[in-house]
Amino acid sequence: MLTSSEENYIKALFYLQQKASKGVSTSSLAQRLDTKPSSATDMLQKLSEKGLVDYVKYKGALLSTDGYQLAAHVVRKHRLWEVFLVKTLGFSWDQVHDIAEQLEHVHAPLLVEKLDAFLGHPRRDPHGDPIPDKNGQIHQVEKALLSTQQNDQESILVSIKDANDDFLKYLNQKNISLGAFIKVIALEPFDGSMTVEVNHETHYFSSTITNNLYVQSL
Amino acid sequence: MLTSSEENYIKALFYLQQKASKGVSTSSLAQRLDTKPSSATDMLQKLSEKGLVDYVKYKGALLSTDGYQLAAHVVRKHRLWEVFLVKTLGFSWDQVHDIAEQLEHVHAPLLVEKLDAFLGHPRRDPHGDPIPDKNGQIHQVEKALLSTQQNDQESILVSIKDANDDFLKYLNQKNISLGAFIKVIALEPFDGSMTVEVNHETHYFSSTITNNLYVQSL
DNA sequence: ATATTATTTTAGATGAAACTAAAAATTTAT
DNA sequence: ATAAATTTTTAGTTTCATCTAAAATAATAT
Ligand SMILES: [Mn+2]
Ligand SMILES: [Mn+2]
Ligand SMILES: [Mn+2]
Ligand SMILES: [Mn+2]
Repeated sequence: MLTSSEENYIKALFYLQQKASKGVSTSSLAQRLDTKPSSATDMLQKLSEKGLVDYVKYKGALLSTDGYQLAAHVVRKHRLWEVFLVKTLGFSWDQVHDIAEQLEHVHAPLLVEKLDAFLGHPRRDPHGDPIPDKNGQIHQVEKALLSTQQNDQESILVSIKDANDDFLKYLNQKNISLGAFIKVIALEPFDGSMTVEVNHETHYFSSTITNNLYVQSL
Repeated sequence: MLTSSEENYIKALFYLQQKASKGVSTSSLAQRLDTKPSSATDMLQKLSEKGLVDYVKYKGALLSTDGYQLAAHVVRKHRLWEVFLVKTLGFSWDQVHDIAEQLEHVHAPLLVEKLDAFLGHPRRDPHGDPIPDKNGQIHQVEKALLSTQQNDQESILVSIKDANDDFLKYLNQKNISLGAFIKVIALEPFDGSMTVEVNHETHYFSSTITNNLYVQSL
């Protein structure tokens, strides 16, 4: 069985290696986990010993098949617990990440399956991220950043790229949640900012915002 | 904030000091936590430093007011999670202890209160043990061991003294659960064994059994 | 191509939580 | 009241996860 720390590392690798097709660097791993590169090196060596990570000194690391499987399972737990916290206990989507960060480390296979069944086998978490199935399979959905949408394009908000609490609170304040109807009214090529209509209310979004919202075109 | 290990120790002290009115010995503490007396000594010194335990070398330990408060809160979490596992997720009462043993260490004050509300503020866990309230208060209920009951006495099963999984499975097998109607049919003074009627079925209980069942007389 | 800069790894240290073996204190038995 | 047995504490290790500082390697700039 993995320690919480090991699980946090493979989960971080899981996220980081999605974008970067090459090996994940020690520094990016350390940064994501809010620790030091030397600590990340130590852990990569250990995970490599255990066969969970393919790691070449100075070249970065990638999850092995086993490691990927385990990471997907931790992500599954994390996202199922987030659904539970929001749907069952009534937390708002900006309150659940840190709690799920702890709950994901509870080891009890039957618990995960019972929770999944109780929640009705949800396919996405409260931030629109897909929940890996029992076998670690992830069903990605077609989606695009709002920033890539053209004038007059209509779409539905399906997920948040970086669901940090501050951004989620910003959306709360503007009454914007997943499933919102979004229409691009005007595009400012100068700085990439946008005027949009969300559920028939007008908003002005900087490119930071539009680069953090995934939508599905209608 | 306490570590999981510290929480497990104060919880063990919480149980052990209920019966033993004098200081809890290092060896009993170690035995309960399946560890060595030397490890218990180390931890008692640390908890004493932190003001959670009143500890005198060679004389045993008792929780301080602060320590008792914290311990009661861990017990509260443990028992609330047990209720959740049984009532909400459909686990049986012999499957939940080890999982709750992990869940009790999740630190999120709001989570506990939301869980408590979702469950309808239960007062007892699946084994009949009282759930401490927000302030650590425990509402004990009048109860007696089945072994103390007289012939023809009628009672209701209210809790299990030592709710170990094997004993719970034994009760499952005999279809006995909390709330069962129990009537003493015959008492064998020789070895303390008993013939009883539980929900109108006859059973033969050794004194080990009757000393592990708490009932409320009718 | 070499020098400068940045990244990564190693070496050595710390604190938490456990252990074993030995010493000290307490309890029990003669 | 001593001696023997038991319990408890201390001393010294181990493993894990982190850190800082220094050395090694890789990337970048001149
Ligand atoms: Mn985590
Ligand atoms: Mn999420
Ligand atoms: Mn525990
Ligand atoms: Mn219980």
